[in-house]
Amino acid sequence: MDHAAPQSPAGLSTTPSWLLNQTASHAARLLSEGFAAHDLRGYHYRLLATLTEEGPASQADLGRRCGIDRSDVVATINDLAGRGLVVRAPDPADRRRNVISVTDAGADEARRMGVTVERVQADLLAPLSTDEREQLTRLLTRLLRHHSRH
Amino acid sequence: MDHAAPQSPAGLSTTPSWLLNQTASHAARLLSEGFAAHDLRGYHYRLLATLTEEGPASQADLGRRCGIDRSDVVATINDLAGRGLVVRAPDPADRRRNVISVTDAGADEARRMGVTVERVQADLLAPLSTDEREQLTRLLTRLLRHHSRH
DNA sequence: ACGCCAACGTTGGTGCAGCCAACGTAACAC
DNA sequence: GTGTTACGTTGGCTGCACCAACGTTGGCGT
Repeated sequence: MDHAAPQSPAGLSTTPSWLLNQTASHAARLLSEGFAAHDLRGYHYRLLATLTEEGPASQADLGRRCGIDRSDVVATINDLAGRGLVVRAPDPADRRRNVISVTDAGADEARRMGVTVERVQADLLAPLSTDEREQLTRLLTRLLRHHSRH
Repeated sequence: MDHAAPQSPAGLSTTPSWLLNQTASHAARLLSEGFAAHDLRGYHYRLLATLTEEGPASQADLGRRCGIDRSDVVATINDLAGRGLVVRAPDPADRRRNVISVTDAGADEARRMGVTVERVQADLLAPLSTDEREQLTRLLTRLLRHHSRH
């Protein structure tokens, strides 16, 4: 018995930033639900995925690569380390740094979360053809790259 | 493929939900900065814009149309009313409802914020041609419409 | 060798957005 | 009349993004 909720007023619904915000919000919700099954959140996945892809790194490096603030990296790594998914070790070559490495359990979890993410992507992009998905990816990538050089 | 870009790991940077999240985040930041000049936030704009576009409405209706929770509508309308941008009046036809209307000052502010939003859109979409902007809008709209019927 | 500055990890705090539970009141269905 | 739904409101919680400050450490210029 849902009201035929006429979502989003005409003026807003044609605004790209509105569309971006809404779709991203939707994607984030789907991802969040998927991550909940792993009892983890977005930050955890970003760090874990980056570590498994690119190998051990310092916290500052991780933050830079994932777009996560250094202070938030600390808390998230604390959490991941507490679950035994990563290991924090001092860098012998630079005593300011910690070297973060994934454990075997962490690699497993990353793989499992990767599956979840794949499923969410498929769900999210269901109404789009392969060509259209590439179009979307290309357009968003160009926007990001343009704005990433502050 | 593995063109190791300094930003965002390869596996993530090809993930549509990641791209959506990052671009939306960027757009939100730009909008937030723009709104700051008006000493207002996103919720204020959504409600104000919806009201000026579609006329007076109840709070619950506004919330449904803007995708804002009822409780958040309360606080935002409180704020807007406190600034004299909207008026909250009891609905004589249904005493559960409040009818929210924009004042002249509110309409002015909405117009000014609209200009700000336009500027942000232009900034955001700068690297895209007119055709590409339409493509993006079309793709996002289809995604949203597909997922809006829950 | 020294001093200065930059980078690192860490603590603590801010703000916005989204969401949910609960309450009292009012409208509506039966 | 009774029960159910909708409304406005209060209060709270989570996630994401961001900032300021501090002590420690490394690197650099002189």
